[in-house]
Amino acid sequence: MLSKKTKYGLKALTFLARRDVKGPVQIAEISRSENISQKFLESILLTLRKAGILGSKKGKGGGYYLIKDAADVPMTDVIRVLEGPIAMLPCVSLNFYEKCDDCPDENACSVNKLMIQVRDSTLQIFRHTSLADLISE
Amino acid sequence: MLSKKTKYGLKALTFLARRDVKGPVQIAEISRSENISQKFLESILLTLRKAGILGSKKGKGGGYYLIKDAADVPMTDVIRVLEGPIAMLPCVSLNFYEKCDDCPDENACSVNKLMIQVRDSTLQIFRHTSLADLISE
DNA sequence: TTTTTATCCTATCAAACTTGTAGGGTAATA
DNA sequence: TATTACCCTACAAGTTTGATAGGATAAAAA
Repeated sequence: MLSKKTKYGLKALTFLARRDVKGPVQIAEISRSENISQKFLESILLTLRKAGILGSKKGKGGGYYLIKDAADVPMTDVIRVLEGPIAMLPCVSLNFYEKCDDCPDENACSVNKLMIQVRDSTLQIFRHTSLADLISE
Repeated sequence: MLSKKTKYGLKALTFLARRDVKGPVQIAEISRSENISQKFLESILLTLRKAGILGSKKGKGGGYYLIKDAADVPMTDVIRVLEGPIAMLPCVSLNFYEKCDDCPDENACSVNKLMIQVRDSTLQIFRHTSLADLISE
């Protein structure tokens, strides 16, 4: 299940991407428009800024803004930053690999093979979907 | 992330499916072979039995056994019983649908559309993979 | 009939994670 | 210098997860 953190993050990003004017947008405005708890959203946007997806400006007239063109923000990046691994098992994750305690031989594990398939088909979608695709749909 | 419950359940099912002799197998044996806590596995197998995927026999010589041919046990069934929804969002789930609190209009939600794609591609795999496919791989 | 075996079932529990809140610190602008 | 709005840490309630305890029940064997 996708966490609310990720869902809210995606909604905030699409909100920013949809704006024609490219100035900074305050947390309060996004929070109001998208029905997201302001304080929770604050921490999410902070995470996205630290990941290099958003930029921010302090003080009056400040806020958050997209640092790149929406077409250059693939879903893989956003999901990995907010949700973590895309794979359904640590032993199948490309970016967050971890060995399973219970598996003596990963290559002999049938669950492993199944989850590699799922990972690949999900990756296929996330790699070919950018923030720009999200708003144009 | 796939829960250990689901992972253990799948490993137990493949263990049963791989056996040539079709008699009941005791929890203790599966637990030993697959490195799964016996008591935890007990509750998992019980769930699978109640879902009509496994049968059981009490007393000496008892245990669990597959109730159908492994080829007739699709991953969709197993995953839904053990893990719950296959979709990453409740508002996108076919079997466990729920409306999102924060979305006024589901059809206008870009996250919704993205997750429908992911759901469909994952479903595609689970629908076309049976327990028999799992052991033959 | 009694004992043994192995599933059945409920309750419980610690640890981890999620969602959200509180409160002050910091930098930019007016 | 005051105000604004992001920055950052800590924390807390609620839920989920993974696992354990302990006995009830049914079947087979002694």
